[in-house]
Amino acid sequence: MTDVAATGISVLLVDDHPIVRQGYRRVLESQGDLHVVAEADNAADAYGAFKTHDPDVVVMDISMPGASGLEAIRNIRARSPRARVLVFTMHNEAVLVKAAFSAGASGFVTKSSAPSAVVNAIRGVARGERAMSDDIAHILAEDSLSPTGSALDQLGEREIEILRQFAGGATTEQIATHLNLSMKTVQNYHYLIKTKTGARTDAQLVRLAAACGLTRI
Amino acid sequence: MTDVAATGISVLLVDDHPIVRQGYRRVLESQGDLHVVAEADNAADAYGAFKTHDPDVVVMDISMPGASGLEAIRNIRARSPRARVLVFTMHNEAVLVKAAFSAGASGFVTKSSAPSAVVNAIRGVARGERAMSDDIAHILAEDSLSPTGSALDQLGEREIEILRQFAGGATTEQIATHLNLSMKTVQNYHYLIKTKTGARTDAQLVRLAAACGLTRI
DNA sequence: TCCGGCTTGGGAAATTTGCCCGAGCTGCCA
DNA sequence: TGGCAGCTCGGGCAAATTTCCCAAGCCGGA
Repeated sequence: MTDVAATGISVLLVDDHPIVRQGYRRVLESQGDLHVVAEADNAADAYGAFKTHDPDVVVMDISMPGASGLEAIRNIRARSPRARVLVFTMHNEAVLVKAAFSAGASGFVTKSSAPSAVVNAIRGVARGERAMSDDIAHILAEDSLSPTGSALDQLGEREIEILRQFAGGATTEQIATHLNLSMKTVQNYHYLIKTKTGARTDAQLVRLAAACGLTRI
Repeated sequence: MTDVAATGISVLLVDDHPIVRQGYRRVLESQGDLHVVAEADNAADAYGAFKTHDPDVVVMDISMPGASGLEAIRNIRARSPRARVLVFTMHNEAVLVKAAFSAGASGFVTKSSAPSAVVNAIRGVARGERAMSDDIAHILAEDSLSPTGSALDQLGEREIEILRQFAGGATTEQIATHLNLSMKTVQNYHYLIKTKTGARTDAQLVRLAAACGLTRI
C-alpha cells in the first residue's frame, strides 16, 4: 500500500474483456492521480496480481468466467484485510450487491454510472470510505424497506441444501423425494429462501447460488 | 460517408455504459485513423445519431435495454444499405451471431478480443469486408459442423431476447415493460422456450442460457 | 398464391406462490 | 427447571403463474 497523498492511487484492474480493460485504463490514467499498476482477466490472476503489486484499490468486474469474483474478493480480503475492492459491474441486483459487500467489498458501482462517479468511487474507497453509485444506493434503499436479511450466510443448513439442489436444476418433486420431504415443505423453503436472500425471481436465486459457489454452471 | 483514405474512418459508438463508451473512444482515437463522431446509449438514439452523422462504421453493443440492437441494425440498413455495422458484444452464441449478420451487420467482434483485433475489424468493415473475431469464426465453424446445433438454435430472435432478460434476473413484468409486450405474451414465450429447449425448471433455463453464453453469472 | 414460421395475445384448468399459521425438536441461558 | 429462540416440517387458502390450446396478423419463400 503506497502513500496515497504523495503518489496517487494505485489500481489493479480486473475484467475479462481486454479492450474494456484498456478503455478503463485510459480513462483512469487521464485523471492524473490514478495509476493502473496491473490488470487481470480472471479471479485467480487477480489474487496473484494483488499479492505482487499490493494496489491501493482493486477495481473488479465480478462476472467472470471460472471462479467467482466474490471468491476472489474473499481471498484478497483474507490475505490483506486493509485491501479495498471496488466492484464494478453491469449487474444491479440487490442480492449481488449484498453478497459483494458481505464478501468484503468496499464499494459497488455499476457500469451505467457516469465516469466521474466511477473515479470518485475509486478515490472514496482509497480513503477507506464505502462507496456506491446512485442506482445501487437506490436499490439497496428500496430493498431495506422490506425487512429481509442480507445474503446467503443467513440461510440454515436445510435451506442451503434445498437451494443447492434447486439451483442445480432439480424440480420441487425431485427435491422432496430426495430429501424425504413433502412438496409443500420444499415450496415453503423455496419461498423462505427467496425472502431471506431478497431474490425476486428464480433466476436471481440461481445467479446468487452460482455467485456464491453453491453450484457450478 | 466520407472519403476513408483521405480523412480516416468516422465511427458511431453505441453502448449503454457511459464509461465503457468513453474507454472505447480513447482506445479508438489513439489509433490515429479512427474518429468517434458520435455516441449513443440506446437503439433509438443510435438511429438518430446515424442519420445526423452518417458515420463510416457503427460500432454497436447489441445487448441494450429497450429496443433490440438487432432492430437498430435493421433500421440503419434500411435507411442506408451501404452502412457498415460492426457488432461488438460480450455474447458469443452462434444464434446471436447469425441473427446479427442476417439483420445486416458487417462484422461481429466479441469483447474478449484483443484491442488490435477490434480496430482491425473496424478498418475491415470500413473497406466493405466482412469481419469477425477468431472466437466467433470458431463458433460458427463448429456450429455448421454439428447436425443438432446448439440448444438455442431452435429459438427465434424474440425468444432469445426474452430468455436473455429472464436469465439475467428480470421479472415477467420488467421484460414486458422493456419489450413493450403484455405480460401474457412474455409468459407464453417463457413456456415456449421451456418446451423448445426441454428445460423443466427455470433454474435449468438459466443454466442453459449461461452455458450458451447468453448470460453471465 | 399458398404454406409455414414468427409474433402477439386470449382463455381456462392445473399448479405454484405468497404469506399466514402451529407443532415438534434442539440448544442455550438463567 | 423453566423458558425462550431458532430450525424443521407441513396445513390452509387466496392470488398469481404455469401450462396448454387456439387464432389472427405479418412476412418470406416455393
